[in-house]
Amino acid sequence: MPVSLYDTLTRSISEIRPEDGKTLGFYCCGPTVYGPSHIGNLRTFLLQDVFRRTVELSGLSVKHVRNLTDVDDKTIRESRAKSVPLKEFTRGWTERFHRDSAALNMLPPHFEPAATDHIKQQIELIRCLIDRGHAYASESGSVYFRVSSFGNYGKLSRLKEREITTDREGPAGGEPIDADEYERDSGADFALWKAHKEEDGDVCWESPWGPGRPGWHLECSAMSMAYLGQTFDLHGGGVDLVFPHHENEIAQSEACTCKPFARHWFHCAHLTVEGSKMSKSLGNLYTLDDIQARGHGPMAVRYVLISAHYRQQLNFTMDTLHAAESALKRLRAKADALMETAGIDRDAFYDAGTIMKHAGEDAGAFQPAWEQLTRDLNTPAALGEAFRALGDLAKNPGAPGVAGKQAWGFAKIVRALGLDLHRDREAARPEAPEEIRKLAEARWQAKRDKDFARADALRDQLKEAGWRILDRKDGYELEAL
RNA sequence: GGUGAGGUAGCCAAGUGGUAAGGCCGGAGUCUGCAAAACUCCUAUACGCGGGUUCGAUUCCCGCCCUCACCUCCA
Repeated sequence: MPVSLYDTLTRSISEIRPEDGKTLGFYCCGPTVYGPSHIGNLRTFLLQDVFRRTVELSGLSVKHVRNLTDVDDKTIRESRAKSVPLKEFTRGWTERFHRDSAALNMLPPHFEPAATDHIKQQIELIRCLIDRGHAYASESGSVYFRVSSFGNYGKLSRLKEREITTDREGPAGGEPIDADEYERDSGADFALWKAHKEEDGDVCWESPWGPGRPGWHLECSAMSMAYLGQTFDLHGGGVDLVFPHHENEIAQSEACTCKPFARHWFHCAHLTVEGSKMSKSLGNLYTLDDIQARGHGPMAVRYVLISAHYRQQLNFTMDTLHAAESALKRLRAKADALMETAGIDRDAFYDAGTIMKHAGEDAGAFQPAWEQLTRDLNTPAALGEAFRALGDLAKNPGAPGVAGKQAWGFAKIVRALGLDLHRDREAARPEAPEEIRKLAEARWQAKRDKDFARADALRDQLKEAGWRILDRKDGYELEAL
């Protein structure tokens, strides 16, 4: 079954097929590694991950490339502020990003090229653009792309419709004029190469135009083409990147190759937190660690982030996080039940290879959920259909012979959504402190002695301290509230 | 100011020209010393306002109100 997406370029939903019929070339604009990712960043990567999983389950393979922006104003500024070499600084944040990605159960991309490892390719691209008359070097040694030389400029972001001027009159009030403003032929022209400046410190590479560093947009053009070819299937990122980043990528790339750059564009809406934009001043720029510190598992975060359609602004709240925890618990229990009746063990349920063997089959009761995913990646509808199927199955399990089909159908959906239902339970459970455990032990003893008044009092005491007692047959468990 | 998205039950969130998925919350039952947890079942006369088109609109058109986002290095 073909997978479709809303293509920003054509503003319509279209089937995403690999041009070569087998492997989908998928490039994603990755993080700038100068600090921890917040949940907004992560949502984009997460939906790209769900998309990739869905395509793979549909029977195609994906070549997933996601870059690391490890040189720009921010990385340079922050690393210098900390007196740490750029490479070392960005390595630390890259590791952190990898940790967060793994915690959220994202599949690692097949290639994760860093901008600083591809300076050569970027310089070649600039040279090509200068040769073809699309770029010019300034006296200071910067190189700019001449926007007026590229007729198709603005086709992705619909510049005319959006009335963004390319002469930098911009919004009311105007933007602060850059120091290098005067050396550009037009305000719309953007930097391909930035001549070295005092504040760049030792961050600097040699080039035919003098020492400096690549411009931001350039790295994605150079690396996407290096790994996926001059024309590739799909390019994705957050909506904010439509303009100018992706527009500029198209201009640079197509001006040089005279071939179409990305065939389709996949953009993810931003999220708000408690009803407003995330910002440092509002203090609502949550990182994964922030949320874990509040006692929520990464899988609940994943659930929340895919619980709205990718083109829809998602309002992230602590309430929805609670809702996600509860929903996940139920899904886990349902999964266990399905595995049990079908005689499938947990390892198999999550094993990619095993799931792939069944992925071509009809997903049984979960077929509608699967179809929702293939239709413009409707993750919330897929979740709805999955719950509905689970409910139907509980009422009417059907013939014993079809249990396996149902279980594999569910496994396919769980795999596509990337929900590791069993992970948070074992991991990331805060350990009860010593005094809490003592109280719990005393309460258990009181209960066994049938001193229920004392047992209940202790239970209340624990509750006030933020812990809940879960009585079992032969013991109890503690759970943080 | 311009552009875009959106306003669906207490909260979150799909969707449709023929009166509306799902999750959370809430309620009941089972269980339990009682609870909690878990499981099962149930619930709500929810589609911003005003017009129009239509046999019929939440879904199409127009106007209005409100919210959010974007408007050059921010996923």
